[in-house]
Amino acid sequence: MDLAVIEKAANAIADKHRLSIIMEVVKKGKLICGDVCEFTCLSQPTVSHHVKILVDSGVLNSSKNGRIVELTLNKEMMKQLSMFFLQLS
Amino acid sequence: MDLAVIEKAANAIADKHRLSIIMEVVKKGKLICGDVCEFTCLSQPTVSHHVKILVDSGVLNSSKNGRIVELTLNKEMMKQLSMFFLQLS
DNA sequence: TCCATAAATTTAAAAACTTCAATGTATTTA
DNA sequence: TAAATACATTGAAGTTTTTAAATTTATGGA
Repeated sequence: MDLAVIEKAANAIADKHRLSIIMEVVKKGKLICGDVCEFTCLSQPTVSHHVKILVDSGVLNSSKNGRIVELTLNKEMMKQLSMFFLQLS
Repeated sequence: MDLAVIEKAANAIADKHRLSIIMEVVKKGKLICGDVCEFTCLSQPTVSHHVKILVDSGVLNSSKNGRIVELTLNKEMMKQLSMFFLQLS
């Protein structure tokens, strides 16, 4: 397991707003960026910034449909994280 | 599962030096702060700072033997993290 | 008691992060 | 084609984090 991957994912998760975005994606299955602006009460550029960190780290997947970006959870990354911490426990 | 606990643990893990401290604790079973100064090449105050974050977050346990602080992994926290990510995967 | 050792705290500087207004880009629709 | 929509990027301000020198605290040994 690559520690740089763990570090980057942990960093993405280690923020109140980003963690709430993750949990909302889990709850709804998928989100668009506009949804995130609404339920976080953050500005659109700020949301764009946080979403970028989540996607770059591999925690969230994004796919563009026209001008809409759809966010989903990267379950493969969740599996990797789960296994990493399982090995340490 | 309390998200604030996850956020704090993720924050503790989301640093190159702190992650390497964790992995060294895993490897050796236990460490004292002085060991950490050596293998990280960080100053004693900096190590003290990082260790504090790791212990406060619940990622590491610490116990004081005289003037020596012994650090061990909090396996219960590792289990909690593993379960959290397992539920998301 | 006095000195050495282990770690914590204080303080300050530099780097990184968070945030949003303004602006830019791409795409859809009227 | 022009306007509207969804998101990205830039730039700047404020905040937090990282780091280490200097100092302090606590403990062990001579």
